[in-house]
Amino acid sequence: MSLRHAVLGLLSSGPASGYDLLKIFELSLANVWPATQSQLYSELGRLADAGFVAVAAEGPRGRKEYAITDAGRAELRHWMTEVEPTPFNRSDMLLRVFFLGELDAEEARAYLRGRAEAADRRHRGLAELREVVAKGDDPLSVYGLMALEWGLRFAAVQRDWAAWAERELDRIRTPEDRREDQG
Amino acid sequence: MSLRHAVLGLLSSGPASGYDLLKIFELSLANVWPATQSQLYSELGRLADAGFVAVAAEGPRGRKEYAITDAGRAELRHWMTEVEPTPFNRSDMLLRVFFLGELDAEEARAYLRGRAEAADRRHRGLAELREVVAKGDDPLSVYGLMALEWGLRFAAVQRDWAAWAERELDRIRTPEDRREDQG
DNA sequence: ACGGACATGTAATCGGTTACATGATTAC
DNA sequence: GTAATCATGTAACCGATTACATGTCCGT
Repeated sequence: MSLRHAVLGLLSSGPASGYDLLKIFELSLANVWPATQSQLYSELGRLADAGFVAVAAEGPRGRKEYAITDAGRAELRHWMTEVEPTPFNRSDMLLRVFFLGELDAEEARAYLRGRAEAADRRHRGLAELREVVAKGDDPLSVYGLMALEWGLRFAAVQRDWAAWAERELDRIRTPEDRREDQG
Repeated sequence: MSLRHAVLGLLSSGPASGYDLLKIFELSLANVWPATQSQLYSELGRLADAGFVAVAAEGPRGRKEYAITDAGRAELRHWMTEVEPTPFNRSDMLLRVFFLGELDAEEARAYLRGRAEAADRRHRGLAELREVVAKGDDPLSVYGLMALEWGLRFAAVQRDWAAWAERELDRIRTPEDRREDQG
């Protein structure tokens, strides 16, 4: 139930409409907590019902500008300081690794190589993104850079692990070993 | 929709009942793709409807032993070799980082320190687990060790990143910087 | 005889995704 | 005038979680 807190977090630095929030999600939280338009509007409705946000102003085209309330701020703080982050996530990338034995040696190798390449692409993409973002000095950019650094380190580890695993595959699945297994 | 493939993957090395699968999920896939009992049984029903698995034998207490079919094997291979793994996951740990500016310097520091400690605990837990698992030579253990290695590297990166971020916090939020910000 | 493990199933709820649906304002 | 952007909302569906519900076999 963190979309709620993502919205509260964004509203904590100033009022915004659902439409505004959607843009912010797309450009700064996309890699960390993606949200769709329909999700945002319904969440804003629920947050208003719960008293965590309130409509502060109305504009043209039915625009509703939401502002965080004291209760909302309290909820945000509570979530940030008292609630333990979820320790890990499902990974269909790793799930496939468990079943690598079902593939031919070459297919398995191709899978791991693909992971290394994807991680490398991601690493380069984030490095590029950092150059673009580095100029901003608003809080979201400053802390966004911390998150970005995490992404860079994570991508590097993924890349290096996949390369290691590919070598490991050779160790496990050489014809010699296979013969021993059967013998 | 990967629970389906997790089940197919487990059944690819031999028939099993829902109950059996549940045990395997708990002890070997728990960190990668957790599944609940109710989810497993309904997924087995759907897989049977789709022709990817079939009841191979019935035992005491209504036990139904499922076996993977050729269509199931084909689906598993397709998923492993053709379907691109999802590139990244939501992280409420990183989401909080974006809003660190809403906390006092000390609370923010405590958050990052907590992350470093949690990662360190996890690293030690996995290292211990590796000692236990290292003995098995069944495919699930062999490839499970690859996944475990990933977990170890991931935990190490998380720990080091959190320590880095804590120092970074000092850089950003020293009283000197604050004064400059306002000036 | 009885408790623990074995064994399967259903229902309610929740958060997220996709698609549908509508309309107002602004810049050219 | 008209296209792009601004702006909100609803409905159907899907996968995951939690709780409820039931019954059997085996070892002691």
